[in-house]
Amino acid sequence: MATIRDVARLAGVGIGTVSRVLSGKGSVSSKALLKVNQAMEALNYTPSSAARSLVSKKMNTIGIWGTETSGEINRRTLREMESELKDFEIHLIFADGNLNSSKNPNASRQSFDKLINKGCDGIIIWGSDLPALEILQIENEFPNITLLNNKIELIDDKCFYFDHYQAGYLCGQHLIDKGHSNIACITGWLVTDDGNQRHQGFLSALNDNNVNIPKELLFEGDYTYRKGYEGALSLLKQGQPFTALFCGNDQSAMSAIAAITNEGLQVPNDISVIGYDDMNIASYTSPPLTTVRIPFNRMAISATRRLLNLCYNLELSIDYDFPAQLIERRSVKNIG
Amino acid sequence: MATIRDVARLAGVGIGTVSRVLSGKGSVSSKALLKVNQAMEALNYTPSSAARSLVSKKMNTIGIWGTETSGEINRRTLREMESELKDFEIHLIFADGNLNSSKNPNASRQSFDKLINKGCDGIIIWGSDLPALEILQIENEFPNITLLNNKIELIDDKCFYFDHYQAGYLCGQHLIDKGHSNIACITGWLVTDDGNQRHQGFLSALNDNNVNIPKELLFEGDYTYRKGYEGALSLLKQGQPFTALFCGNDQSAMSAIAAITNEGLQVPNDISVIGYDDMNIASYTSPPLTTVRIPFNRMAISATRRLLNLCYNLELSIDYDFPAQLIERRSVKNIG
DNA sequence: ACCTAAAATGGAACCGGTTCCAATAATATT
DNA sequence: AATATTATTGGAACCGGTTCCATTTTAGGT
Repeated sequence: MATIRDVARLAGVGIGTVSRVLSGKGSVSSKALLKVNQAMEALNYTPSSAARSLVSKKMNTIGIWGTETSGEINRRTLREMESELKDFEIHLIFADGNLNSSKNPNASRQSFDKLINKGCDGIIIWGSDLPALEILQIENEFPNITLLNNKIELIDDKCFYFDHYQAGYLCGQHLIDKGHSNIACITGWLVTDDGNQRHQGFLSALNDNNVNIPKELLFEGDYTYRKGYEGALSLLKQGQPFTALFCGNDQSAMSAIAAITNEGLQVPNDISVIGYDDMNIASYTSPPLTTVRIPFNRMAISATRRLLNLCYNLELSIDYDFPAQLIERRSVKNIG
Repeated sequence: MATIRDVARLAGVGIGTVSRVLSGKGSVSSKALLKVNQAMEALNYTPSSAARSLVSKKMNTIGIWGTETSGEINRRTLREMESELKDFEIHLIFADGNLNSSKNPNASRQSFDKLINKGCDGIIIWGSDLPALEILQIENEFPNITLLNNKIELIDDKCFYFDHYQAGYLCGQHLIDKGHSNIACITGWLVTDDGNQRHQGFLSALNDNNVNIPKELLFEGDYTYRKGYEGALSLLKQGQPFTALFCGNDQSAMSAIAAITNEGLQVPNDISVIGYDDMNIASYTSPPLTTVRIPFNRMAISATRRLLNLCYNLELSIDYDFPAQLIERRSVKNIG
C-alpha cells in the first residue's frame, strides 16, 4: 500500500504538497498538481482512513443503538438514514440493545459503550430502552447523540418522535365516525412508550365520544403476528360482541384479519379492522387495510441530520413536527 | 481523552508496560498491573481505535456490498451476520450497490471501492450485481472477499449460495404431487440469477412430469407485492383455467392470494397457491401459506465465518450445503 | 532593475497506539 | 557468594496522515 511519502517521492515534491492536493486547501502550482496526480494514479494511492482519523479525531462513522431493526417499518426508517448519510460518506454501525438487555440489564449499557469505544462520532439512540436518567448522564459527557422515538424534555432539541397519542386518537375517532361503538382492541406492546401512547390516544378518542370499552374487548398484544392472531381468536371467543377492532400495528392487524377470516367471518362486513403503520403490504391485502401512516422517513432524516450537525458542525435543515395521516382503504365499514 | 502516556505517567510506569497490560501479552508484575489498572480506571481510559488500526492495519470492520437490504428475508440474513460478528467485536458497514447502479453502471464499482478505501478488512459481496469477471479481478488484488448468493467456479470456496433450482423443483413437484396439472406461475425477478434458477427448477419439475405450461399461464413478476397482485388479476382474466399458482416469493404469493380473494375466489378451494421464502407472516395468513424455507441463517453465518477466517486467520467451521425444505401449510389443496 | 506582497513549497512535529530491544531486577543454580 | 537464567521494564522508532511555519519562488508595482 502506497503512502503519502511514496507519492511525494515519485512526484518529486514534499509531503506537504501532496497533502495539499489531497485536501484541496492551500495553494499548489499547476505543475505540482499534475505531477502529484500522476504519481497517485501510478501508485494507485488511497489515503489511509485510520491515519486520517487519528489526527482528525473523526471516524466518519455514526452508531445506532437500540431498537431491533428487523421489522419492516424500522428497516424503512433505517434505509432513510443510510441514504441520508451516503452523501456525506459517513457509515453506520449497529449495536443492538435489545439483543443483550434481555439477558443482562447491564449489557445494554455495555453495548452502548462499545459504540463509543469504537470511536463513533455520534450515536442515534433509538427507542426508550435506556432510562432517561442514564441518557442524560451519557449526553453530559458525550453530547453527540440524538434520540429517535423517545422524548426527554431537557434535551428536547435532540429528540425526534411523533405524537402516537394523536395518531391513536385518529384511529379511535375514525371508527366512531364510521358509526362503531362496540370496539375491540389488540394493543401494541404496552411495555414501550409508543405502544402505550397510541393506546391512550385511542382510549381518549372513545372516551371523548362517550363510548367505553369493556375489559373483555381489550387484548394486550406485543406487535407480533402471533399475538395478533391469538388476540383476534380470543376476542372472538369471549361473549361480548363487537363490530370494529383497532390493532396496535399493521402486523397484528393483518394476522387478526387472517384469524377472523379463518373463523368464517368477513372483514369488514362482520368486523372492521384498522391498523397502524401503513406497511407496504397494506394496499395488497384482502381487504386492503385502513391504517395510519406516520412520516418515519422525515423523522429519521431529521434525527440523522441533527446528529450530523452536532458531529461535523453542519447546518442542515431539520424538522420537529411529524403529523400522522389516516389512510382509508377498505377494511373499515361505515355502519352509521 | 486520556492517552496511553497519561496512563503511564499516572501509574508511574512506562508506556510499554501499559501496552502490555492492555494486550495481555508479555509479562507484567502484579504491582505494575494493579497500578496501571487503577490509573486507567481513574482516567476513564479507552484506547483509540484509530491509533490501533493505524499500526495493526486492521479496522475490525467488514463491509457488505450488493443486495438491497431492506426486504424481510435479507434483513433476517443480515441479522445473523451481525450477531455472528458481535462476538468478535467486528462491525459491519454497508454500501448498497443497487442504489447507484441503476443510475450509473460505473457507480456500482465506485461504491465498492468506497468500502475498500474506508479500510474494511474484508467484504461480503451479496448477490450477482457485479460481473463475474470483475469479481475475479477484485479478488485478485483484494482476496478478503466472500460471495453470498452468487457462484463463481474459480473461487468456489468463497461462495455461499443455495440451490434455487432444487427449491423451485420442490415447489413444482409438490403441486404435481397434489394432483395439479393446470399450473400458473408468477415468476420472481428474472433479471436476477436466483429468480431465474427457481423458475427453471420449477419448470423442470413440470417437464419431468409431462405437464407443460402454456404461455398464458406465465406472468413475469419482480418479487413485489404490486406485481403479485397485478399478476394474479391478469392470470385470472385471460381464458386458460388453472388450479394452482406458483409464486416467485412469499410477497407476491400473499398479494396474489389477496387478489384472488378480492375477485371472489377462494384459496385453496378454487386455486392453490405456493410461495417461496417462508416469511414470518406466512403462518398467519388466510389460509396459512405453503412455501419453501431456505436456511438463510446458516448460509449467512458460513459466509461471514469464511470471511473472518480470511481476515483474521481464524479457523471457524463453515458449511457449504444448504438444502431447501418444503413447509406445507394450507394454501395448497390436494385435488388428486 | 529593484523592492514588496503573494503564492508555493518542504518537512518537522504530532496524533496515540504497538513493537522491539537493550537494560535492569528478580530468581535459580552451583 | 558468584554466576546464569528468566522476568520485568522503559522508551525509541514507527504506522500514515495533517498542521504549521520558515523558506524559497513568482508575480506585481514603480
